[in-house]
Amino acid sequence: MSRSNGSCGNSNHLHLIKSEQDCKHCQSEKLCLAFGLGQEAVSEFKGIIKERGPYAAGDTIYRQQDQFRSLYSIQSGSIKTETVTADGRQSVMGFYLIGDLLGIDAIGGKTYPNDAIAMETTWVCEIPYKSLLNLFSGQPYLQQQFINRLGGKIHADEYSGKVIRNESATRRVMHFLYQLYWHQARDKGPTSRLHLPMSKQDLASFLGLTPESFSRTLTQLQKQGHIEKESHKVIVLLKTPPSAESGHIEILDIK
Amino acid sequence: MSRSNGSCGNSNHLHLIKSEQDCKHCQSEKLCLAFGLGQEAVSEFKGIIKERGPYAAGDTIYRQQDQFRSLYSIQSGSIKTETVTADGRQSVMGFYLIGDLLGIDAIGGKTYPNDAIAMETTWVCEIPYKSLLNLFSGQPYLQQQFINRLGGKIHADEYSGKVIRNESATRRVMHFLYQLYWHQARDKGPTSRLHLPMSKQDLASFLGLTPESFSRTLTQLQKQGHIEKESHKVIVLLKTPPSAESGHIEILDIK
DNA sequence: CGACGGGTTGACTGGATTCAAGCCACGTGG
DNA sequence: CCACGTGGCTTGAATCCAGTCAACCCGTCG
Repeated sequence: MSRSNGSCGNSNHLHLIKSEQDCKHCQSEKLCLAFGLGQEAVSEFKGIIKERGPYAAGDTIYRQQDQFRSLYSIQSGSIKTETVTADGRQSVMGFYLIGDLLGIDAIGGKTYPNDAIAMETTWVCEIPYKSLLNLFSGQPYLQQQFINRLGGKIHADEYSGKVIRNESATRRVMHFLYQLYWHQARDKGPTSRLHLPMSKQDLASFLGLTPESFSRTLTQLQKQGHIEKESHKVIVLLKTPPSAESGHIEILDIK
Repeated sequence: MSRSNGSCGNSNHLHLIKSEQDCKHCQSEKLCLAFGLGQEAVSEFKGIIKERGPYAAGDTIYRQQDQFRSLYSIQSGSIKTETVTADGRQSVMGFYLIGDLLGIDAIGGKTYPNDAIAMETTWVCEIPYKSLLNLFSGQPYLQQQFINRLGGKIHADEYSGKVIRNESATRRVMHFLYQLYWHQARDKGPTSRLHLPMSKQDLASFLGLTPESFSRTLTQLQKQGHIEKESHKVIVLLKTPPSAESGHIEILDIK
């Protein structure tokens, strides 16, 4: 299947860059699990993590059925997870952007439930899961931050399930774009120019659409004046996005 | 809105049955968070929980926007969570059966993201969240069990999202029935007679279908010889369900 | 150059929705 | 007791949105 193996794409992914972690590729300090910890706690945390990269587009971070040992925090770049459907097609399960925590769907199991594949040049921060658990006894705040992440993910997944179940293709797409807008605004400030790191067919798959339907939907949204397809990977929002209170986005003006 | 207020359905739900918890309504010891803990740890755990019930069908356990303070483990009965869609309809977010942990989608937030409503006579075990967190420092095993639950839920949500996105109505329905089969087999042993605690319209909503489509799908499955509608609330599986390795169910013979 | 894959567009099909009517079990009140 | 109303569920006919199949465009790469 597909190409792989950039600088870091081998399956046992043991390519360690530096022994002392300076998080130099990290563009997401504020989104780090360790953010807000005391000096001592942070260095303890840094003691267990390993910076890994660069992964090139198409490289795998882990594969389905690999032993679950680590979580991965995304320092820069972006990653998709995907798995195979009953009829043998690939289905994109999720996109992970800067600051997101990858691999938490493996918690409680022995192996990862899907493949994780870089969508562009990507640096991650590997967090060995057992070591992380060991830190919790001495660091209740870190523990709580972590559990909050899990809760947030559960909430987000349920919510996106709701969107998929109830909304039309157009609204699903706009919903995704708005989410991307707010995510992007969080670390780079608000811009109406949205950079799409993923291919359109991956995005279609994630939204439960065929590539054809997705393409049509985009052109339709453009005709209606909601977006503009600036380039292959860039979409411009032409109207101010609705605010995202508690992650929920209300779309009113689109059918 | 709908009726409410059975014996325990008032919004502040402070109806405490006993001060010393004997878990006497619990049909799910093996599924309890505290299962496998030592004697001392269990009694510490029992010290923070409160048994609540009985809730009658239609009673609310908590409402959207209520302050998040507790999780609820289901001792007996069943609960649905639901919320309102963009166009003002109710959408069922999830079903919670014996042993399931309710309210975890509120973790990390201030309020519950949806309403929780009993679907039949139901007893729950209220677990004050902060107290639970406090136990973790002294009980790493309990902590781990809890975190494993969260991970399992994330995994399950992602997986059911995959089913909703990729599968036809028929397969979605069969998928749900098989899941119910395995869930039921877990505590009551395997039976092909499935008891549906929820109304068909709730089930339809949960599966992303209209009540009409859902009804048609059932009759279609019956004609094809996969199921039999025994009664209002009971469906019989006519073929041996596929096994559920790691929660994933492979449906092969249905279009 | 030609092959290839990602993406777009068109014509057609089909599965699920919509709108409408009817059925059935249940509770209520005369 | 029955008449009646109600809500959950089912069935039918028409509609529509997204899927399917096919052709085509275009940039990339061998």
